[in-house]
Amino acid sequence: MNTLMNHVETLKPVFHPVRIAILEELAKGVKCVSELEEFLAISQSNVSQHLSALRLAGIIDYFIDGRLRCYFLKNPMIPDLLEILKKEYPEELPGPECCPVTKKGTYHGDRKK
Amino acid sequence: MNTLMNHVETLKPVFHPVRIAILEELAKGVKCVSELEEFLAISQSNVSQHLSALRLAGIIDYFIDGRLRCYFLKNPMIPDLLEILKKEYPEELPGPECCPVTKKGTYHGDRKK
DNA sequence: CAAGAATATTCGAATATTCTAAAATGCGAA
DNA sequence: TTCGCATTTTAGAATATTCGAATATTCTTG
Repeated sequence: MNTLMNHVETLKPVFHPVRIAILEELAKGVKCVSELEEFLAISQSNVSQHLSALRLAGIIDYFIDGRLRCYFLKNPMIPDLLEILKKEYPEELPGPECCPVTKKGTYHGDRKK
Repeated sequence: MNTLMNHVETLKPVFHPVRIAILEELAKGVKCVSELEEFLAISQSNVSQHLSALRLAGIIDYFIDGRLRCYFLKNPMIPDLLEILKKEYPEELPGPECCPVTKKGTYHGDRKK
């Protein structure tokens, strides 16, 4: 049940610009390889390699339709992840209470002085 | 304002077990390096290297308190990301309408037959 | 100032990732 | 069958990441 670190392993290969672009497309619906190739501006073999990596991680899957390979999203974290990536965030989180940022004091931990 | 790919670049270095563990700790509050070192079971220099990488990416920052470096979360995506990583998800997203999974038909795209 | 604590930096080896080019596979049509 | 399309696989070079070991830095206290 160490689900957190499993999720980390799973998502690690998705943090690549091309792979994110692929996932964004697939979030809109099923796409076959040559459609993705058109959309992305990279070689077909490279597209295939990225798809393969994503599939190995269980992020996507495909079904075969004639000579087409139709890829679709499989991992349920992906839509949530894409949402975060597209969201607007403030520059920074508010600083901690006890720090120069807020001028409110010094560290409260238990290290030696 | 292609904020999406910037976010991808930013988050790329966080997908490492040790770094996630660090971020989980920092999500609870400010921590200094030796506290993190205790918690994680790795060398001080390695902790420091991970902290440095996270800081370079703008994920965390620190303030100095005597000889302690007190690290804290800075990037506002992190809490949302940790939430996803800790969430329970169903095994798979529902398959697409037009595929063997749902037995509902074949690909609707416009590739050659 | 010297010593020690807390932390950072540098270097190098091991490993992993990514891309290009080339060759291989599988399917459908003629 | 044979051909051509859609896609994958393989191989290898270029690059990036990660980690341990050694060393350096910075601050505090005596």
